[in-house]
Amino acid sequence: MSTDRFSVTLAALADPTRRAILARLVGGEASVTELARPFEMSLPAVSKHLKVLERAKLIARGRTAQWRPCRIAAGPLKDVADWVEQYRRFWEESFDRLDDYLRELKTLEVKTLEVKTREVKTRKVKISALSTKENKHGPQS
Amino acid sequence: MSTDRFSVTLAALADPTRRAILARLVGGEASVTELARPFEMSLPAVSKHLKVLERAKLIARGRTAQWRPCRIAAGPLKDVADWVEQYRRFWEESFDRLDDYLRELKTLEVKTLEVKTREVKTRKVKISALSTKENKHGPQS
DNA sequence: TTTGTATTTAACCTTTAAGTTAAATACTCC
DNA sequence: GGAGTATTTAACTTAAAGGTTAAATACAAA
Repeated sequence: MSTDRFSVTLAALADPTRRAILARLVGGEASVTELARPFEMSLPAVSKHLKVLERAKLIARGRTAQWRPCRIAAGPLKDVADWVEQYRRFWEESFDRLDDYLRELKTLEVKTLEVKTREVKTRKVKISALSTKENKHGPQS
Repeated sequence: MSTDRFSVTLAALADPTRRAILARLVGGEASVTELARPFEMSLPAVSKHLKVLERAKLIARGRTAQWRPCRIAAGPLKDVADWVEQYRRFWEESFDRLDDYLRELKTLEVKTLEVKTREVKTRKVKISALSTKENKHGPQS
């Protein structure tokens, strides 16, 4: 596995057990035993998964008596969001020659629209920031 | 490595060579030899990386004489964007104890607000869909 | 200080990732 | 069909991921 920060982040996420653990932590702190319960694997195996997440700084850990509670620490997920965002146009548009041309045109339109929508977009941001618990479907997969 | 679709996607991305190849393909189709040029590794090594990307459906390949041109096929990147989006609030808020308390309060407020803001939220979605090209910086890393 | 509970570490196994070099394939063109 | 170019496959190596069980560690409480 590559050792650069971003590769470490993605490699940590490239495992369904670890993603399930992150999803569980959305509901709040949990102990190793609690986190392990849904899985069929041994406790040491889960402990290793937690170490991978911890090294990727996707979780942080506390200490209370013999418990080492985990909580989500999603900083690196922002890197993922920022990185993938750069490719948005590749999944939002089809990519043959005609579309290349249409894409150029659209770009101009959007730049014009941006000015008009600034006010609405600002309001959007505030609402997003408030509605932190509105998510019906919690993170999954 | 896990074999579920999403894990395969993330594992393919968890390598700087493969991300560099994707970034290169933003500039358009390229042959294996062209893609290999920037790297110090052998051609078969690059060929293997391409196979990983292909299996993850992050690239598609053509055939012209002895060339097997690659082009980006970013469909799975949308899955990444959608998945990570679920965690946005975790990097947009700080997460110490006080915030835990404030978040609880906000949750109540938001539930009330949701009714009133339904109209505005719908409009928000439309605007997001329009502003796909507002991205200044091209892909990197 | 012993006991009980939570968690990690050690030692090991099996599979796979990622690279190598050398040989095979797939084409084009003469 | 032989030569030249692009790419893949084969065979091999090394290192690491992800799991196991058994033992060690850390702490609370009796």
